[in-house]
Amino acid sequence: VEQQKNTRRAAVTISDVAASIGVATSTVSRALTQPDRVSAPTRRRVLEAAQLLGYVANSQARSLTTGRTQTIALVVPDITNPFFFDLIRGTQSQASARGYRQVLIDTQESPQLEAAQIAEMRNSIDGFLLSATRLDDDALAALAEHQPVVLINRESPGIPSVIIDTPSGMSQAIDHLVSLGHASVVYVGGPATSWSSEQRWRAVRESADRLGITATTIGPFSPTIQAGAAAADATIRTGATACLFFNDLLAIGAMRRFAERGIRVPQDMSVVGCDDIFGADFVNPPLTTVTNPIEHAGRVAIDMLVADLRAGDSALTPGRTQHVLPSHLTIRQSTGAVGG
Amino acid sequence: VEQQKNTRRAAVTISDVAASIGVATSTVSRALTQPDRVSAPTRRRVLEAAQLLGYVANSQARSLTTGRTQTIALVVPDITNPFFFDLIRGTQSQASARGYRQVLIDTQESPQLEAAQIAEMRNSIDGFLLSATRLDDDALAALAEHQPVVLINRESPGIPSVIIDTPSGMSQAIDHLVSLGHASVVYVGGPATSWSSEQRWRAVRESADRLGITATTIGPFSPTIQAGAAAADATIRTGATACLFFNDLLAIGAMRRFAERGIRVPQDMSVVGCDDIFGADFVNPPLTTVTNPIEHAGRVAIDMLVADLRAGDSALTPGRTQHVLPSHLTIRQSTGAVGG
DNA sequence: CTGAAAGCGCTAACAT
DNA sequence: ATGTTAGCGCTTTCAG
Repeated sequence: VEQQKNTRRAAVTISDVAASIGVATSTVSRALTQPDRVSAPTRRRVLEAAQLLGYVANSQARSLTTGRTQTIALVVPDITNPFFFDLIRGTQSQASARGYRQVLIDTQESPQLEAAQIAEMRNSIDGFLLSATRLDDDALAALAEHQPVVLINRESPGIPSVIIDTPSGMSQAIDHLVSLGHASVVYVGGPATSWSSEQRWRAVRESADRLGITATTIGPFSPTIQAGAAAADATIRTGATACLFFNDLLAIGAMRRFAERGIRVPQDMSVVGCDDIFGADFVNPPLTTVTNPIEHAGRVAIDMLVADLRAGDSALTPGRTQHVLPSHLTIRQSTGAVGG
Repeated sequence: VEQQKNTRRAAVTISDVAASIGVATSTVSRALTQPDRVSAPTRRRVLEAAQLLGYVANSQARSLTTGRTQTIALVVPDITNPFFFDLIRGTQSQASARGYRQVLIDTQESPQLEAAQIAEMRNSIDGFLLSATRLDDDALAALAEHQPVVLINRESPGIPSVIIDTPSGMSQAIDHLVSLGHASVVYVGGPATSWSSEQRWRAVRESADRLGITATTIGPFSPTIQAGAAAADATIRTGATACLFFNDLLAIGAMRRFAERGIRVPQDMSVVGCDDIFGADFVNPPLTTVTNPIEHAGRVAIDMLVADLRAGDSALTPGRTQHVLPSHLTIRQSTGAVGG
């Protein structure tokens, strides 16, 4: 009767360990979390007993007293997008290296859902990583007031962020296209609410102006392969000889559509992607794209957030910092001289 | 002095809500979690007050009393592998639909790390989803004794699992190759400890035997694009006219190597992948592959686990079930008639 | 139907 | 250096 059918057996607690060696629970707690606050022999005995009994700390109980959960939330607009997998990879490994768990929140591109989910999780999460957030500055400011937040690829006053300098990669792309003789390019924009898409278009426009070529923009488009077909058709209509896409997914989808319509890449149309996601190098033709250090951005963001969390502990002002990561153009075979 | 510098303001608790309308905390608790155990008017007042004060339940505190965390762990051997992206996508969305959070555990292909991480998290997790686990049957049995577990693509006595019937897809692939005139094929194996790789090779061998063609196997290889080059070279040495790979990553890496060595796909060599991951359709040439419903497997696995968890609540015996999901061959351009 | 009170496992003052 | 004690926020008997 003491062992229930279907239930995990009762976990061993700190008081089991304490009882087994005749010390107070607080001593066990200290031996485990602040080793230099107990004597060496005691520490050894506690550790041995804990090991022997198979003690594992109950993190809920710990959180309840400390107020910290050792959990970070990564908030992404669309878990379907391979871009975010590189990010998840980076944050996951760095979080785990820093002793934090990571939970994933998929907001499905909805600002409302994003706000609601964040609110709902706010007291089980030490801090939030917001990637390509669809929240506006006011909402972000309100959130950051109560929660440690780090933004990824989004700038907002007073909130720490890690930004990939994609505009610089975009400039390189324009230089590249101009050197190939292109005089009219089109930027195919991403989601209307995307801060990044704005930035990229601005970089394209400014570089084009500087070099004296024509740049226009079309969109918004959903940042997916599926949307690439419509984007391709719209691109063709502009008469441009080269196109730069908000991201690789759009570019890949567009290239497929170009092929269907008999438009040769790069002979008839040069195509530049953005991000350099998995697959960009083996699509046909291999995609010239702006390589973004996404995984690295994830690692840096975790480190910034962790630094903030620690600063919070010691009541220091968290650095309102911004990290900018370089981006560069990777030239493959989807771009070529104008007129082939 | 009442507002600390850098700290999120104290969250509103159940007793704030209770005090605000002059009821006991237990009443608030009931109104929130067992609505039919309070009178309608009380329920309404509680809900209104909670709404007004912005009350959000503290899930740690709740877990401490209930013993449930509403969190599921998805354990994968290598978060880098796009196969697991699809899985993560499926489990994430289904878990969230079922009211569970999901945390990701990356075991980096190490059985030791896998066991250690699972042990460490066991009392903050309601149940585990183990995908392509590297644990042996004994370890799995020991784990499943204390924790609800569902296996993905792995069979082990007495443990519920969701299996993709890849062998059937493999048979289809052999049929396909034989119909194209191939008489000698090679199966390029995955990791040595992979249960799936065993199954796939067996299916290849049996189908080949049945149809009277020669099948050999080489490996093990790491299931990555990088390992594909060595796999390609080893494949060439076998003299086979067609090769089937443990997964798409190996196949994609191998195709690249074939191209480098001037071996034309499919004229000189037919290539079959497995999984149909992101990119399989736009690699050059588009990859003939065994399409596995990975995302769907993730959803099913979550549902099985959740069913188990609920059964645990009511002390029912959890069904020791196994779900088998169909797999099929998707023919693209990487396979062709022997001799081109 | 509602309130009072105990306690989940742990940490953090406060004593000693 | 260690023990005692008081909670963290919530659910859950147990009374009424």
